[in-house]
Amino acid sequence: MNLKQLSEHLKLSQTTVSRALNGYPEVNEDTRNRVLRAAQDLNYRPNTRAISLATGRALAIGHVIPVSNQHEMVNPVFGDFIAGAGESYSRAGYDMVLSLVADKDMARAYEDIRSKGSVDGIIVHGPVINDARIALLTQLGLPFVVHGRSSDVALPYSWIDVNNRGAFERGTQFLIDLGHRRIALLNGLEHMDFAHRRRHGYEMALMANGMPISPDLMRTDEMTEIYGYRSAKEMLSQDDAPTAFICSSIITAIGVRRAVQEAGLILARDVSIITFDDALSYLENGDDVPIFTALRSSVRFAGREAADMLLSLISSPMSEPKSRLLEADLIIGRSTGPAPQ
Amino acid sequence: MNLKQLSEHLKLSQTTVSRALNGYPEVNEDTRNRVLRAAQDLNYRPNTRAISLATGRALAIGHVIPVSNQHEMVNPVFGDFIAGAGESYSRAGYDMVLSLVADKDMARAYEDIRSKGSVDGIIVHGPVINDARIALLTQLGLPFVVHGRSSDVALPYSWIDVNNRGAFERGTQFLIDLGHRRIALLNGLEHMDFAHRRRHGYEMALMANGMPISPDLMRTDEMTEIYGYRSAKEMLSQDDAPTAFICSSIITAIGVRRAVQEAGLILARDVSIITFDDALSYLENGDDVPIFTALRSSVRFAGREAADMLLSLISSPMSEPKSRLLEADLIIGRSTGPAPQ
DNA sequence: GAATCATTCCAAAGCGCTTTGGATGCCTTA
DNA sequence: TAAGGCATCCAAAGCGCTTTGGAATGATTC
Repeated sequence: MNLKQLSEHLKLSQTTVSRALNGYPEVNEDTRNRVLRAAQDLNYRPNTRAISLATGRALAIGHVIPVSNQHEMVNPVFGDFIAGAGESYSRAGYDMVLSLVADKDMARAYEDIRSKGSVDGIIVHGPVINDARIALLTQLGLPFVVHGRSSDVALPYSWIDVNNRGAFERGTQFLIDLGHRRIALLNGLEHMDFAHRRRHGYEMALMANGMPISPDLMRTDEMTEIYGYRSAKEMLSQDDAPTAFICSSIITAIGVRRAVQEAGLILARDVSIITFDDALSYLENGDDVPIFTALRSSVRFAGREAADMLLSLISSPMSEPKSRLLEADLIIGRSTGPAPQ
Repeated sequence: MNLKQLSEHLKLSQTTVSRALNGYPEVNEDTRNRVLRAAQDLNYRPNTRAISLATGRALAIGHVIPVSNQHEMVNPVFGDFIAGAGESYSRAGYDMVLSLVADKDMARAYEDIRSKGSVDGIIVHGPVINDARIALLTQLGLPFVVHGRSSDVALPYSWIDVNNRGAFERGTQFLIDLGHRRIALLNGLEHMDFAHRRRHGYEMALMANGMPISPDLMRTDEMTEIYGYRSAKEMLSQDDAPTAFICSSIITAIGVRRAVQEAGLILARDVSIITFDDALSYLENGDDVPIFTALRSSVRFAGREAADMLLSLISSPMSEPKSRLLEADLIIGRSTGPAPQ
C-alpha cells in the first residue's frame, strides 16, 4: 500500500492525502479524518526512503563506533548508552544507524556518511584528546553531539560529559581523607579524553595534599577485568604496595578485588577500592549497600540526553552548540575503609 | 556532487555514468576508466536513499532488540554480537540499523519495518520459547536470521545458535564426575529459549546419573552480578548447601564468587563454579589459566556468522533456510575441583 | 552495396514521496 | 453585482538514482 494506491482508493489526489496525513492545514477536517481512517484501515505506512529523498531528512541518527586494530573492543558501556539514546529516538520516530569505523578510514567514513545522506546527525563515541573528528564534522556541516569531550579542541561543539576530573579528584580526596597515602590509579587508555581527565583529577588531589605522583602507582590500559587483576596483583606484591585503588571501571575493580582476595587481603580493611560506576544494567553495584564505593553516573541517562540534544540541534540547525556536564555521585559502599596502620 | 553533476562534467549521460560505476558491460573500458577517475577525483558518492528507492534494496540490516518493561536491560552480550556482525556488514557495504522495540508493540513494529522499507533483512535477538516473531517475519516475507532458536516453532527458519543443552549437560556431567552431588543452576530467564535449553541439559545430566532434580537448587532471573551473589549467598546458608554452581553467565559467576568468598569458603576447594562464557571482550576469562571453568563460545563469532548468513539469504532469496549449531568448548579453569568430603 | 550485428551511448520513465503553483467554488463585502 | 478572500483541492515537478527501450556508429557478412 503506497500513497498512490491510497489516494486512488480515496479518490483524492496524492497531494491532499499527503497533506492530510502530515497535518497541513489546507485540508478539510472531514477529509482528513477520512484519510486517517483509511490509512489506518489499509495499514498504510509511508516509505521512509521516499520521504528521505523528497525531504532531504533521513530520519535517522548515526552512531559511529571507532575500532582501532590494537583494541577492537566494544566498549562495555556502549550497550547501555544506546539503550538510553534509543528511547529518545523511538519517541521521535528516528532510526539509529550503527557503523563500526576503523581509525584509519575515519575521514573517509565520515565523508561517506555525509554524502550518502543516510543520517541527519551523528553521535561521536569515544573522543580522544584533540579529536580530529570534531573539525571534520564541523566542516562537513553534519550536526553532531560528542559523548565526552576532547581536550585541546578550540572549536565550539556540542557535548555531554561527566565531570571526570572532578569525580576522580573527589574520589582520590576521599581516599586521602581515609588516611591512604599510597593510592594506585587504574585508568583507561589515556589517549582517550575521559581517561586523561581522570588522571588529571587524581593528580590534582595528590598535589593538593602535598603527596607525590609516582608512575609506579599508575596504570593505563583497556578497562578489562584481567587488567585490573594483573595490575593489582603486581602492585600488591611490591614492597611499598598501595593501600587503595581508584579504578576507571567497575569491571576493572572486580579484577582488583580478585587480586586482593587472592593475596589473602581483606577488602576495605587491608585494601580499599573506589571505582567509577557507569550504572550498567547488568553490573549493578550491589543493592541497598553498594559493593564498591563508587563515583556513579548513569551512562544510560547520558545516552538519552545526548540523543535529545542532537535531535534538538537537528530541528533548529542555527542554534548554538549545547553542552551538559553531569556530576558523578559519590556512593559509599563496602570497599573502602581507613588506611591500615 | 550527484550523478547529474558528475555526468554533466563528463559530458556523458547519467545512464552511462551509472553503468560505468556499477560495472555493467555495455560501456567502453576507456569511458569507464574516465568515469571512475572523475568519480574518485570529485569525491562522488551515490546517495543511498536514491539507490534504495530506485532498486528497492535498502542496503541495511535491522537489529531489533526486544525491551520488555519488566527488565529493560540491554543484554551484555549484545555489544560483542554486533561488533561481530558489523565486521561483515561493513565488508559488504551494508548499514546496521538498531531498533529497540517494546514487546507489546512487536507485531506492529515489524510491520512498520517491513513497509518503511529501511532494511533488507533482520536479525532477531533474544528469541523466547515459541517466539511469535518467526511466524510474523515469515509471513511478512522479510529475510531474517535468529540469534538462537525458538522451541515449539514448527516453521522452518534460519538461525545460528550454541548447543546450549549440550553445553550444560556436559558442564553438569563434569561437576558430577568431580563428585559433586548438590549442584545449583543459576539460569537466565527461562522463557528465553537459551535458558530453557540450558536447564534441559542440566536436568538431563542429573537424570542420567540418577540424581534428583531439586527446585531449591535452581534459580532463574536476569543474569546480573547481584543475582549470582544473592542466590549463592542464600543457597550457601542452607543446611544442605550446594557444593557446585553452574551459571549461565560469567557476570553471574562473578556474583557467585563474591558470595563464596564472603562466606569464607575457598573456590574450587569448598565450592566449584562452572559458567557459560560468551568470550566478551571486556570480560575475558583470565589468560593462560582461565579464572572460571567455562563453556565457551564466542558471541562475537556468532555475530559475524549470523550476518554472513543473512547477507547470503538476501542475495539468494529463494534458498532454503540455513542454520548453524556452534559447540561450546569446555575450558578447565581454577574454579572447579573435587567435591569436598 | 545492402543487410546484419555488436558495441556504445542516450532519453525518458519510474521508485514513492513532498511541495510549488495554481484552479475551483463558495462566501463576504462594498 | 463584481471583486476580493478563503477554503479546499489538484497536476506536475522534483529529490537522485536505476533501468528499459531504443538510436547511432562502425564493422562484418553475403
